[in-house]
Amino acid sequence: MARRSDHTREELYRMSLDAAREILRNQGLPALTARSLAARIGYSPGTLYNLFRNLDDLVVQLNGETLDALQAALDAVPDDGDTETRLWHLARAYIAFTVENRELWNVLFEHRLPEGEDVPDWYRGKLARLLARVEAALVPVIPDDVAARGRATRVLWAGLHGLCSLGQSGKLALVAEDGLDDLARDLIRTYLAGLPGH
Amino acid sequence: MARRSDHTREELYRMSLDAAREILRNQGLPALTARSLAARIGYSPGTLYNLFRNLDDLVVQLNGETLDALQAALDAVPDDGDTETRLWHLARAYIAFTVENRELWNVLFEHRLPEGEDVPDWYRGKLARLLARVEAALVPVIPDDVAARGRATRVLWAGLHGLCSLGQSGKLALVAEDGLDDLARDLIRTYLAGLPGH
DNA sequence: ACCTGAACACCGTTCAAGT
DNA sequence: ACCTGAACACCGTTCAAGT
Repeated sequence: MARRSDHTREELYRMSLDAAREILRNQGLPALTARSLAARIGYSPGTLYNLFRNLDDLVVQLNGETLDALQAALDAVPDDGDTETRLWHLARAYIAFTVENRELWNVLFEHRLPEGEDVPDWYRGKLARLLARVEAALVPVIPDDVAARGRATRVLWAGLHGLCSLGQSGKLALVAEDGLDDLARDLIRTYLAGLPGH
Repeated sequence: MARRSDHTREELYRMSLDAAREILRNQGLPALTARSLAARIGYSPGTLYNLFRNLDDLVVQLNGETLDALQAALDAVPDDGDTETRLWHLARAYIAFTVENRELWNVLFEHRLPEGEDVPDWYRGKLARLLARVEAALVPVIPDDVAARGRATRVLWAGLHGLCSLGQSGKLALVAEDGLDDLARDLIRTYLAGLPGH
């Protein structure tokens, strides 16, 4: 058998990531196998290893695109109102993203690389850019102390992450369904109120 | 072949969970297979299915014991000092637990049951008991409003979880190694300072 | 009643063979 | 140069056969 060149390398790459996303959305992570993915794009499993180092690499690439989509969702949030309002809008957009893209978001944070491997640099860059979006909203309330602003950014980001993570997996003993929104609002409001400049 | 009755059912159950814990500690989740586990306890894979419904069930049972160990770690924290000190000691114990039992803690929160299945009731009970430990420390600062105290408990718990989760997987762009402690302290201090009763 | 081990239907990954 | 599909070394789980 042989080269078919029905598609360019770039097209195959796109088809693979798009197919992977669809499988994740509809059937979850366990259904994402080399064979199911290959079948979906109409090629053999071996072809995937021409495009990606292995399945882990494919998931890392997919996570990169998920981070881009999350960034876009946060960038679509209007930058008006006071700090609490701006942070709240960001949080609401984040929560909405995790609900609408549940599987993708889970894979984003649950996927761990094999022992030795490290998160690639471009991946870290995307994370930093997301954090920067939150940090920007904190400038008015923490204008000078860069270290303190960095801490506040990470605390709020990790707090929101923890709420969504535990909330979605049913490990937070939430009372209502929209309890997540209430808790995120509580976190933002109370934390901001506790900052040194009151 | 046949019954050996070298061990009682209860002994086999214990041996299985202990062996699973050792495999997790030393080789991580991917190494925890029915065959490796069976070999470690000196029985055949089929025997595991006499003790557990399947591997998922085994992990859930193991997670139950991990929750117990976490509870014990938190219960060992002295209950003195003001609220901030008490919460800080709890947080430090929690962080220490996640560092010393990294794999076990990861499995605790990363393991997801298949689509239809739900977290068992006894599991929810253990989670509630952990939350209660945190909530108790908050009584002095939120003595009356039970709903608000419940929110504060969950926000702090989820915040700490998020910090440890992102911190350990290198997805928080931490500056130093002990940055986690600083962030946890920041969360507790600032959040408490922002509570209505100042 | 318990335990075995072969069997089934899968995996991820590699690579000789083909065009 | 690219793609295939068989092959290898694994999985989780079941179950007839044995004591």
